[in-house]
Order: sequence, then C-alpha cells, then structure tokens
Amino acid sequence: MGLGTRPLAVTAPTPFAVQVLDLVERIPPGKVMTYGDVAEFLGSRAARVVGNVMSQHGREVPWWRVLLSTGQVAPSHPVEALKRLRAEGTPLLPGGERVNLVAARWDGQ
DNA sequence: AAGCTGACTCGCT
DNA sequence: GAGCGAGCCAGCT
Repeated sequence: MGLGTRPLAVTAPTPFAVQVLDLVERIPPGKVMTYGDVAEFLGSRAARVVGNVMSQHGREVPWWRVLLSTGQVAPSHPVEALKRLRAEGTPLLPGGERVNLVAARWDGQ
C-alpha cells in the first residue's frame, strides 16, 4: 500500500545526521572515533545526538568504528562490533573487550 | 511551542 | 573499577 518503495520505512536523515554519516563513512579500517569525537569534529558537543543518529541510520556505515569514550563498542551489538574490529586489526586493550584509543583514534585527518 | 528522549561524557564518591 | 548525578543538544511529540 502507500508506504513507499522501501522495505524498511526509514525516516529521512536530518542535515546533522547526514554530516555524521558522511564522517563515519570516512573512518579508515583499523581506526575508530568516539561519539564525542564525531560531535566535536562537526562543531558540536552533542555526543548523545551522534548516538541517536547511529541508532537510526548506522546500518549503512561502519557503525562498529564508533565507540564510547571508554573504548567500549556500541552497546547494541557488542559481539558483532568486536568481531569486525578484530577482523580489521584494530588495536585492542589487554582483555580484548575494549579498543586502545591511544593507538586507534582517528582524528578525521 | 514546551518538554521529553537518548548507541554520550565527565567529575566525584 | 563501578555507580551516580549533572550537563549536553538535535529531533520528535
């Protein structure tokens, strides 16, 4: 019926969301950014909003490369995230549950 | 239009 | 290291 042509009814990304997604898409394999890093790079302090964006639109970008400031992976799919991070050689801290931010943080260069 | 929400962060205990 | 409270702000109701 009139729901449109897409199988998943995704609301259109807002301008801020587009900026977030553009940036996340550029994070190189083996590198990561925190929610706060992403916000700061976009001239905002809205780390939570970045999280909101990722939860709504993160499926089409390397969402596993966006972390909490503690180095922990996205809370919704932690196992999958860790699996992907290990696969691309992202430096982890001893214990393997958190990313070594000192080594893996990407500055958006 | 005022309030609520949340894949956040930081400081303090 | 683990909890907790306060601050944060774009989007949605």
